[in-house]
Amino acid sequence: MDAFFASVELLDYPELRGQAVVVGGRNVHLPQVQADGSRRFARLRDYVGRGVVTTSTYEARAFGVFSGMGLMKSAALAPEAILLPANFDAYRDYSRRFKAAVASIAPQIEDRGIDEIYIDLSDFAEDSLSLARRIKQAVFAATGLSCSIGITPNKLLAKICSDLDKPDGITILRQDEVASRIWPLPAKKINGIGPKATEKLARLGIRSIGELAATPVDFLFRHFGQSNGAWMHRVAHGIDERAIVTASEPKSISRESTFARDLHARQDRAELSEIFTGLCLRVADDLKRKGYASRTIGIKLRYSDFHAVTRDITLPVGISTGAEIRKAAGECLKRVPLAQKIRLLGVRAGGLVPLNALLQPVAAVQAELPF
DNA sequence: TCTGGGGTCCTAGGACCC
DNA sequence: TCTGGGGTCCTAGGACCC
Repeated sequence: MDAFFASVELLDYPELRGQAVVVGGRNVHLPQVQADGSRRFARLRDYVGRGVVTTSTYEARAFGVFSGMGLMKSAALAPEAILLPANFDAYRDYSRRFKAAVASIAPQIEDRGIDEIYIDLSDFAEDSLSLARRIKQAVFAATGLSCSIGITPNKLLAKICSDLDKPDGITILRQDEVASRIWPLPAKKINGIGPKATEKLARLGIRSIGELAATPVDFLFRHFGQSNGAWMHRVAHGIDERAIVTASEPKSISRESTFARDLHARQDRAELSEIFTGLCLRVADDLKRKGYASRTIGIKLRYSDFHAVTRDITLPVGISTGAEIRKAAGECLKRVPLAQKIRLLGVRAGGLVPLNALLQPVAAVQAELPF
């Protein structure tokens, strides 16, 4: 989906179309309706706090304002940009709508988060361009939103191509076009090559995907390890055999919070304790709602210098109540240094055990056994 | 003007077992 | 006396993605 959160907001505020708009922040107030019926919006320059950009419109991106950037920094680049608070319930609703619209045409869908999917179109005889147009029309009819599509032989190339003609684009690529159309792109366009790998590649004199493809695989082994080096070599040649994964179970559920100001374990004990318990209760609530117990409870702290540590503990049996989680997380907390001030606290439940599996009748379990 | 929140996957060392 | 080769589980950290 194109600039998904911002585009959903523009459905409510059509007068902002064409403007630099940013979604994000905390305690950002909703637009105020004036006496004349017009709406007064918050501006980026008025923001104070630790929030980041969640999504920016293409007009805001032209100022250099992108997802993940601190709002204070963004304000220096685009002080007049409109700032809207995030409304995740609405985004989840539109997410369900666009996915249902696609599923009505092609049901083999892999969920890649709130605004992205892979679709297996292998069995469609229809030509790619008309298929892409049909999917885009279905998405627009269901949401009023535009998306960008890449149709290619595999997921790796589809991900790259979906980004080549944003917004509202269609890119179709055959395997024999990898050299001409993919090799000129920077290596970081590959899903899985992030900031660290990009930096390391650059130090080795490798910037484009083509340069990566031309690098002897032995050289990649030496610098990135056997597994990672082999993977880099394959993806640079446009090779990706991964199937579409249409169903999956969650591996972990977590909640975390960055404080408005850094807190100290002693001076701010009561406040921290309340936040900590609150996080445990939210995790418990999430577990209950989704129907899981957890065998591994973990915590995360981020100190004022931004350095983060984690601790976890594995229990003999799965737990799910707030009190149990609070107790296990409390044990983890004892093993962490608390001299420095803290800016973030998180609680995580891993080792998830589906509760419906526990409630499964014995006969049903036996039916799955080979004998 | 310092950097959100929710995830997944990988690595690596140590404990422990056969 | 100086020592194997598998394997799994647990823990911590880090890269990366949406």
